[in-house]
Amino acid sequence: MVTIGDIARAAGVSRSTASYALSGKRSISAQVRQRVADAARELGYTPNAGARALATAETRVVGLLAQFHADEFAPAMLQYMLGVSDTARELGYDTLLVTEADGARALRRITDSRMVDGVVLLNVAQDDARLPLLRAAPQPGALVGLPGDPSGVDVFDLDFAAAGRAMVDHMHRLRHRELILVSQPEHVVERGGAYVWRLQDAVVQQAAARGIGLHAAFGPSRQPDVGRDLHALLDAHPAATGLLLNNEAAAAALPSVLHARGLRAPRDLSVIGRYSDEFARTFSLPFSSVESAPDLLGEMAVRHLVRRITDPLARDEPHVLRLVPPELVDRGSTGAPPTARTAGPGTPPDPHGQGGRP
Amino acid sequence: MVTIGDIARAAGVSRSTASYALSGKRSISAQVRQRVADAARELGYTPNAGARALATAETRVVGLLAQFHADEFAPAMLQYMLGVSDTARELGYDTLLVTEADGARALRRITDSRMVDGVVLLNVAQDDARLPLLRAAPQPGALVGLPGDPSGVDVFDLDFAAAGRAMVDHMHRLRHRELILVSQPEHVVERGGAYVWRLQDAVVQQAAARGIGLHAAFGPSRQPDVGRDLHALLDAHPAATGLLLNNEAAAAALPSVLHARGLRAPRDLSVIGRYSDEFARTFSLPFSSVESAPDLLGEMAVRHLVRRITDPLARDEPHVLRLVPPELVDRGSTGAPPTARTAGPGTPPDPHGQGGRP
DNA sequence: CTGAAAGCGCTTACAG
DNA sequence: CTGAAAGCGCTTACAG
Repeated sequence: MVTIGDIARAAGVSRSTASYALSGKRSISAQVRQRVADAARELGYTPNAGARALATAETRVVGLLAQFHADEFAPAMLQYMLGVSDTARELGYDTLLVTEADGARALRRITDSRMVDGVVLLNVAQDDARLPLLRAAPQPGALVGLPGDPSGVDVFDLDFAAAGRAMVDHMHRLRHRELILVSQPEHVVERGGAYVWRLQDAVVQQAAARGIGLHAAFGPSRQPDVGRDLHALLDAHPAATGLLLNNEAAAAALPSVLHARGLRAPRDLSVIGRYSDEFARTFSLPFSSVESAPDLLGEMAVRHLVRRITDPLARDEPHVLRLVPPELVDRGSTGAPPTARTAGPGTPPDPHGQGGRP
Repeated sequence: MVTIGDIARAAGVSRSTASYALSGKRSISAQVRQRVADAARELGYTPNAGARALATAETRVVGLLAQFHADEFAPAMLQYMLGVSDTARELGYDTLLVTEADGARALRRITDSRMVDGVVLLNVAQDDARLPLLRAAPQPGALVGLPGDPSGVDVFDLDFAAAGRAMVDHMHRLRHRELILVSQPEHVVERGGAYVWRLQDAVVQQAAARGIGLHAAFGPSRQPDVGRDLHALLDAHPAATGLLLNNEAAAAALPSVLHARGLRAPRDLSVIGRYSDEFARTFSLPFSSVESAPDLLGEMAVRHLVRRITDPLARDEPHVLRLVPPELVDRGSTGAPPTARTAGPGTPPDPHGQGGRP
C-alpha cells in the first residue's frame, strides 16, 4: 500500500512535511504543497485509518446500535438508520452498524476498543441496559428515544405526549365524542418501550379532559392478527367515530379492514396514525398522521453527537433533551363524525384542519 | 485508557508476554497466563482496535455497501442488511454500513484507507460502477446480486431465471393458459437491475415453450400507482387466470386490489409472488411466493467473504458464483383456473402443489 | 518459557 | 518554512 513515506519521497520532502502539506495544519510553501498534492494524487494515496486513529485518537466513525425485536415493525427502523448514516457521512463520519441482540455487550466492545468516536442508540427503552455503559464510556452518546433517566447523553425523540394530545384535540375540534386508540403490542411496553404509554397516557388524559369516550387497546405488530383485532375493536365499539393508531402494522392493515367493512375515511370513520411520511408513501396509507420524523431524529442525534466529538467546548455542555413537536400531516382522513354531520348540515368536513405538508 | 502495558505491569511480565498470554500464540506457563488474565479482567482491558489493525493489517470489520434508489422498495433491503450484519458478528466481525449515494467513491474510501478486511455489495447492477474498484482493491469482495461480469468476486443471488420458470411451470401444471407478469419498474432495469429481466425473460420463454399467453408489464414501486396499474392490467386482460409478481410493492397492493374487484385467490385468480417469507408475514400477504431468501444470501456472502479473509488458501481459490435455486412457498393462492375447474369437475384445486414451507 | 526491540503508518510537539 | 524524532498501542520475529 502507498504510505505517507512514499508521498514524501516522491515529493522530495520529509514525512512530516508531507503530512502537514496534506492536512494544512501549518504553513507550507506553495511549491512544496503542490508537489505533495501531485504525488498523493498520482500514487493514489489514502491515509491508513488505523494508523491515523492510533495517532490522533479519532476514528471518524460513529457507532449505530439498532435493536430489532420480533414483536416490532422492522421496516420503520430502516429510516432511522438511514437518517443516522446519511448525516454521519455528510459530516465526514462513517457508521459502524451493530445489530447484535446483546446491545450492552456490543456497546462495550466498540467503545472499549475505540472503534468509534461516539454512539447513537436506537430504540431506547425506559430502563435501557445499554445506558449505564454508554455513560461510563469515554465517547459521547446520543439517543433516539427517551429513557427513564436521560442524564449523561443527548436525547432526541418525538414528543409522544404532545402527539397524543394533538390527536385527541384534532378529533375534539371535529366534534368526535368516542375514540379508539390502538397502540403497539403490550410486549413493547413491558420491554420498556416508553413511547407507547407516553402517547397512550396523554390520549387518555386529554380524552378525559375533553369529555371524550376512549377505548384504548394494544394491537399486534403482525398481520393478519392486527387486522383481526381492528375488526374486533370496531365491532366492540360501534359508536366510536375516530380511530387513533400508534402502531404501524395496524395502519398498514387498516385499508383492507375498512374496505371489508364497507367503511370509508373520513365519511364513516376519522383516522389519525403516527408514522412517517415515507412509510405512508411506501404503503399508500391514505390516513392523516403525526409525522414520526425518523430521518430528522437520526439527523439531530448525529449532528449533536458530532458536535460533542469535534468541539472541545461542546464536550462539557449540559446535555440536551429535545422532544420534537408533533406535526400532523393532513391526508384528508378526518372529518366531522357521521352523527354530527347529519345533525349539523352546514358543518364543513374539517374546519380546523392543521394543514401540515400538502 | 488501559493498555497492554498496564496489564503487563500488573502481571509483572513484559508486554510481549502479556500479548502472547492473551492471544495464546505461544506457550506460556500456567501461572503467568493466569496472572495476565486476572489483570486483564480486573483492569477491564480491551485491545485498541486501531493499534491492532495497524500491527496486524486486519480490522475485523467488513464493509456493507447498500444502495437505496427512490424507485425501489426500501423495506426489502433491510433483511439483506441484517443477514450480513448478524452473520458477520457471529464470525467475529463488525459491519461498516455505507449508504452513500456514490457507492464507488465510498468503496474506494473504505478499502484504500484499510477500514475493512472485505466488502459485501448489495443491490448489484448489471454494469456496476463499484465492481472495477472492488476488483482492484486489496480486500476480497462478495456480491449479493449477479452482475454482467462476475469475475474477481464471489457472487450470490437468487436464481431468478429458474424462479421465472418455476412460476410458469407451476401455473402450467394447474392448466393456466394466460398469465400476467408484473415486474419492478422499468427504471430499475435501465439502471441495470438485471434480476428484473432475468426473471422476465425466463417467464417469457417458458410461457412460449408451454404455449401459455403472457402479458408482461413493469409496475411502479409505490402505492397507489402500483394498485392502479394492477387494476388496469386486470381490466386489459380479463382472460388471464394467473398473476406473477416480481415486485414487492405490487404484492403489498394486491390484497386491496383483489378485494376491490371482488376477486379471491385462488378461486378467481392464481397468484405467485417473489419475496421473502419475512416480508409475507410482516404484510400478511396470503400469496404463494418464490422465496427471495435475503437473510440466506447475506449470510452466504459474508461466510465466503470471511473465509477468503482468514484462510490464506481460500484467498486464491477460484471465485464462486452461486445462484440459490428458487423455493416456492405455498400459501394456497394457486389452483386450477376458473374455466378449467368448471370444465373438469373432478380436478383437484392444486394437484401438483410444490409444498414448500407450511 | 520469557524479554527487549522493531515495526505497522500516522501526527505533532520540538528544534532549527 | 522544513526536518528529525517521539509516540500512539499493538504484534511478532529475534534472541536467549
